[in-house]
Amino acid sequence: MNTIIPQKKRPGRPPKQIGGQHETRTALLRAGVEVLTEKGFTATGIDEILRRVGVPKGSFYHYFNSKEAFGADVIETYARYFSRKLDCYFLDESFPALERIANFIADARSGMQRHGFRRGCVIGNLGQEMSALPDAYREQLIGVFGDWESRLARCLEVARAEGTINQMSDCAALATFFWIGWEGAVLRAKLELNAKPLDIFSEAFFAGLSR
Amino acid sequence: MNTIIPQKKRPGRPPKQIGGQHETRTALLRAGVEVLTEKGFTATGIDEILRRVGVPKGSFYHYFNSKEAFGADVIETYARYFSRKLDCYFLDESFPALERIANFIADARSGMQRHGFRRGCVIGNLGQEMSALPDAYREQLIGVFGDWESRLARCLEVARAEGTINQMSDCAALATFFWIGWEGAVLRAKLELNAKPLDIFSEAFFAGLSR
DNA sequence: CACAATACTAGACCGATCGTCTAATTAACT
DNA sequence: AGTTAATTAGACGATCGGTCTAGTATTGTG
Repeated sequence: MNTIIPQKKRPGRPPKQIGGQHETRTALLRAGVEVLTEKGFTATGIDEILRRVGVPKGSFYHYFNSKEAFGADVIETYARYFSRKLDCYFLDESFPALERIANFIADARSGMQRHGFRRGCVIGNLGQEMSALPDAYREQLIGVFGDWESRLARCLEVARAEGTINQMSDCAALATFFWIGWEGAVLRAKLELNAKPLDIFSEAFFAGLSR
Repeated sequence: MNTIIPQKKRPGRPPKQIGGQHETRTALLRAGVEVLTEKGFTATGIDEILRRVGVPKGSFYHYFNSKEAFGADVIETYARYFSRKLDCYFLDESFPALERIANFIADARSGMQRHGFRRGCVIGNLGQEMSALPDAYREQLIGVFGDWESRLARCLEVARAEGTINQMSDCAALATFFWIGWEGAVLRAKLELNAKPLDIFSEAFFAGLSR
């Protein structure tokens, strides 16, 4: 698909660059996000990521102390990427709040479709694997969900203010519910290789809002 | 916890027993269900299961052709166990249909609690890992979800007949929605090590039914 | 009651993977 | 010019997962 820069790197200290430093490190993290999105942490070997980026092991352990440290960085990278995406949708004032959410869902849906439903969500994947993962990841993952939750909750509060959802709604609880169900839907879509689970869940979610 | 019979087995053909044949095989499958419920397929090594049961590797490959074949059997074992459990609740005529569902949820909830929220659902775990798993599992897992879905749908139809849910409800769709969200809730409960995700989801699900 | 067939255990073996470590290479700094 | 910093190169050992061959005890048969 995209990816893969099998370009051999010369050894030795690289010339000082003004802008893009740490290209290799960035490339490793990017590849890490892609692979962990697809296969999770345990099933992924360092070598696979290395091969993808065209980098030998020496470089990897120059930039990261261990696979565990690498994983933590991948989580952070993904979380940053994702919360930017959420803001991009949830704060877009050119749409009413509920449509912003629908737009996010549509984007995520088409993203999964574009990758043949092989890629899911790094956070969901690692959450599922948690019992076989470094325990330090737990708080990190919980934190990411918390972040997503509060961003969505704020958007739902806007919807409540706009009067498009029930005035009595507990936006925080609704947001929690959304991400719980969404992860389930992503998992199921990956399993069945189609978008129906996403559609069924989001339809039910929106139906619940107007109640 | 429970488990572990480190009792050394003597080699050679065992004396003919009348009742419990294939004890070892059964023990391996039982251990497999336990471990896969907790850690999934990829993160689990054969050795771990072997150690748990107190059986050497040779025995394993006597009973199963490969880890893949073993996994398929574990899925089947778990599916059988689970659909019996579902029937036990969903067909219990001493309760109205909606309460039967609530009873199932309560049981699953307390089961997770009893195991410190370390154990989730074999089918959900393997579904998440699917991209790193033998492709043959896909249809098997989809089939299991289909089975659960139809059992729940039937129960919801009883509820509709009883008038406790909206007459216009699409019971099949509701059942699909339930299992999507339920798996998400289990995953989240495992991550956060508490029952809140289960409660939030089930509350929202029941709220949606009366709409 | 010999002796083959059967049922199962024992653990050696190979390959893969993880993480480390030394050497090599090149640019920057002084 | 010489030293230090940054990075690549990839061999290496330890560990572990999965497979397979050999061995041992019991059953069944003529």
